[in-house]
Amino acid sequence: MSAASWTQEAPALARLEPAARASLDRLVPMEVPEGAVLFSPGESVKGYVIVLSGQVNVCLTGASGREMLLYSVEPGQSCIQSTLGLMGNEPYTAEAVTSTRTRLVLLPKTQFLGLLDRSPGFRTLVFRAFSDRMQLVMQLLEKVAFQRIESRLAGVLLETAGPGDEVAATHQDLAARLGSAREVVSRRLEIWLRRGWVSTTRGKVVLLDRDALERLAQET
Amino acid sequence: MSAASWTQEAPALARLEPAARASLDRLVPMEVPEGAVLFSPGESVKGYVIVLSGQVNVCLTGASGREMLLYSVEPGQSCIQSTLGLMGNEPYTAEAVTSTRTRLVLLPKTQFLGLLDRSPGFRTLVFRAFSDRMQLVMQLLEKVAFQRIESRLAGVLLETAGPGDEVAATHQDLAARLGSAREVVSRRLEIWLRRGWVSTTRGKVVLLDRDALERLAQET
DNA sequence: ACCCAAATGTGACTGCCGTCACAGACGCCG
DNA sequence: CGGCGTCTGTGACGGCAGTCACATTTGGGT
Repeated sequence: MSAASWTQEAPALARLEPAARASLDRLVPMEVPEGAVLFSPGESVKGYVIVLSGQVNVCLTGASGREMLLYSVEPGQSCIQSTLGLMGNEPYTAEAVTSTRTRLVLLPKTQFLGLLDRSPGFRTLVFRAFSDRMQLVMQLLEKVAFQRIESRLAGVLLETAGPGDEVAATHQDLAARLGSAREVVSRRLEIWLRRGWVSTTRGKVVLLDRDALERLAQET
Repeated sequence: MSAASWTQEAPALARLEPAARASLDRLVPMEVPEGAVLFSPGESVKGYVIVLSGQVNVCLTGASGREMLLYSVEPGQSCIQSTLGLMGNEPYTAEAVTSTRTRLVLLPKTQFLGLLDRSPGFRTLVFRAFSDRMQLVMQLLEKVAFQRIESRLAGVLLETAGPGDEVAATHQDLAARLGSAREVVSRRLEIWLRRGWVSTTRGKVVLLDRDALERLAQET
């Protein structure tokens, strides 16, 4: 709400040097609706994205239109994808779409680079974000390369489960997350349903036996 | 050879600020034999690795011992993997092995962080290396998720081909690069052999029809 | 209460890929 | 020139996963 100092909203940013925070606070957060495309493959870079509230999904699109989630940017995090264009020179491979109404800050290239130069705190922030994403992406790669869909689905359910062990997602959503097809997810869930590991209703999956799913997810 | 100033050997480093170069030059490059394991999954971090000559392969190992190459670190490049541990705190997922006798510099954590703080040039360097790797890994992920082994094999052959369009690698090597099995590679090559796209001898593949392979590699 | 779009259930099928199991073939090294 | 380890050719097979084509259900909207 208060446009005065949005950096206070993000815990990670609140600990920055005053000068850096002041610099950031001069920017005005923007609201984007659900489903907004922040960038798509091959596009040029607008700036460094910091998410204040909402969620941004970064995903790859493959042949036949199948999609796969690379990672989500949660409030307080930044979208590393944008950095690639700012540092290296190559365009994006991925696409970023807001999954809900989202409030975010777009940090222009020059200011971004300036802060990197002058603010050790900002530097650490960006670096850490970068490392974490890299780590995540590599773990994902490992799973995609060596795990069965079954295991990965179990993992996704466990990760996504909110309070009450509920996952609010359609089979299609889950499939998109895995880079797989809807039917595959449906069938798997059906099997687990019969085993009493989950229960399903339209647009929702409830985890009944976390242990069983965890065992599956661990599976080599 | 001259231990005096190894930073001159690496073009990227030669352009650093004198102070940063001096700091780096105090380190002594080390020689490691072929097959040396620089780090393995779960290990703690020794430092930031800069390769002067030779080659380091960073790869994932999956169930049943199948391996997949993440990327190779060539002379003048640095191993980002090490940064993950320096910035974030999580241990490695991957394993790094020298594929030939390799000369490299191991930059201790404190010095690494110090340089990051004080040398804009070094910062840029690290950042760029980071971005590039990230980009590469994501492209790899896309391929692994959406491309057929066939296409990826074609791609690997084209990338790896040296002068004379020759690839010096056994089928096993190629399979390890793809995270696949030897027989799969053998069969694919055999088909291409019959089509006159490649010719093969023990430990070597010669590309006869780059266009055909490129078409395959492009294939969604 | 009704309607319709979206979500889900299911059968049938295809094909790639990984695995096991050998049989040759090659080439280096004594 | 012999032998042995490494590399390569091949057959057989199993199974997961992706695709197509529908039928069916569901729940929100009016």
